[in-house]
Amino acid sequence: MHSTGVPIEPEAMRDLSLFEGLDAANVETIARGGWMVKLNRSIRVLSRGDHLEGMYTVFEGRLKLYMLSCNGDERVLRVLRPGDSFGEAIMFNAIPSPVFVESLSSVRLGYFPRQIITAALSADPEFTAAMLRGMSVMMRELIQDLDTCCLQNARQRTVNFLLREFDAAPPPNIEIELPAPKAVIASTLNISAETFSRELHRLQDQGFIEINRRTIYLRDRKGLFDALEDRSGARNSQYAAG
Amino acid sequence: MHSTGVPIEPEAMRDLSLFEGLDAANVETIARGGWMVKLNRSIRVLSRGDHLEGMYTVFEGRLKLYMLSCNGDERVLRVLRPGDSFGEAIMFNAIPSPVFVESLSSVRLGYFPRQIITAALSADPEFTAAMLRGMSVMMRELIQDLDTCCLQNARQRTVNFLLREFDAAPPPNIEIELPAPKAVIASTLNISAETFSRELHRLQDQGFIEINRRTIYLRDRKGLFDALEDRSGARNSQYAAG
DNA sequence: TGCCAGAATTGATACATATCAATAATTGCA
DNA sequence: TGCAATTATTGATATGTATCAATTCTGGCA
Repeated sequence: MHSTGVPIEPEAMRDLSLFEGLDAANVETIARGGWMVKLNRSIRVLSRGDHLEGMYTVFEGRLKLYMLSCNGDERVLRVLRPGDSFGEAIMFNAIPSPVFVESLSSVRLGYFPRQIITAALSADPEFTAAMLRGMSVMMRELIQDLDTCCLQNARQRTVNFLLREFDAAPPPNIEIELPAPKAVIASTLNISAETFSRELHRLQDQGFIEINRRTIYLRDRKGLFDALEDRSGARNSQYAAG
Repeated sequence: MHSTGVPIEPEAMRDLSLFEGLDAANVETIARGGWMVKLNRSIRVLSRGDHLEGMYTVFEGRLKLYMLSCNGDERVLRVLRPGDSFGEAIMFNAIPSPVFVESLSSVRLGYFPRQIITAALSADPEFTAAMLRGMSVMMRELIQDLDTCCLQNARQRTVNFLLREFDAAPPPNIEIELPAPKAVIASTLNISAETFSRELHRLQDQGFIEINRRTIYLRDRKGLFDALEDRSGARNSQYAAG
């Protein structure tokens, strides 16, 4: 796949949660077994149907992980940032990739062949635990996505997205910078760019937020939160649990 | 949680892919560390917000794994059958459950405390591999669900579901028995029971399948397959990859 | 400084599918 | 055997959101 590439400095791996808690010797073994890949913007790293004999971690830059329908319609599942990894599921299960991955900026990735990973797993229960934890997090996020996608209307998705971003912002948590163009964000939320724009401006008209290009200010946290209560998205209630 | 319960016979674990390939001694250790739980129909095993100090495998019966919106609307993610397991992600990641699980029939479940699992993971790389493979499969299925949910219309979802079920059926792969009431299946596909019924009957009218209560016969595989080509579900095309 | 391409907004319209409602079929149980 | 409760079907209608189309805004660059 990437037959060439510069070696990885073990120090660079410190920040990755996957390798946290491992002793230095193990980290070094893994680092020596993998290599660094540098790519420009708009390069496709992984396509649907690809097989992968290893996994990637993101050291620097952003990528989008997305699906395409047979009509060519795109749905961005996730914007990958430094510390994230991808390809584990394909590697462990030896199945063709169900998703595409493409760089949104220039990126530096670590690539680790399967043998290196499986060797490290047998050598270090800590690593196994970290790997399982990492995959658990991804599963939880996927379920969250499914929840967003199936049980919430456009307004709730928008509000939820904003609340999460504000929570993740540096204190005092009242200003965020959108991590990508609005159309990419909209795709992540599985709504059209137009609908996203309309919802955003409706929230602004109600005085909950203020929009300035790609920056958004929180003006009324409670108001924004209460906007989730919009009851207009009821579905599938015929099979209420019981 | 389940303070009482009968022990598990190691032989019962043979059929579970999770324990396949393990040597007898390991299987026995795991079996002795867990116990069998028997439940009647309509019992909730797991609720959103629950913490779990172990994981479950299904020996017998069916359960539904589902989410609830704030309005009480239900979305079934998956019908769990013998050989499936659940709770790993919650256990490994020590997070509250994002989903509910409830029995659809009387069931027999195996419950394995976290310590037993982690001990087995350090003891046996085979087991680690099986566990990671299992979680990879789940991730792939979740992505598949997201794909179905976001990029396909009601007709395509119905056809995809049928094709998958026919593929999984015993040869000659022309007869399936729906694993749950139609409304539960519909929820899994994220369409209303009414729409599911309509699509099914439309496929019957076109001569591709034949419906007899909960049994469905395949009459024209090619016709059914071609029904996927329905171009009427285009969305979000403004951000085509490139 | 001004032009141009990409990004964002805004309004009008279309459409897939949910919802409501009524009925029919089936199953289980007394 | 028949009644009650589920489960499934079918038609009429409502609605959320996509799509189309036309501007407007913005930042980069010559």
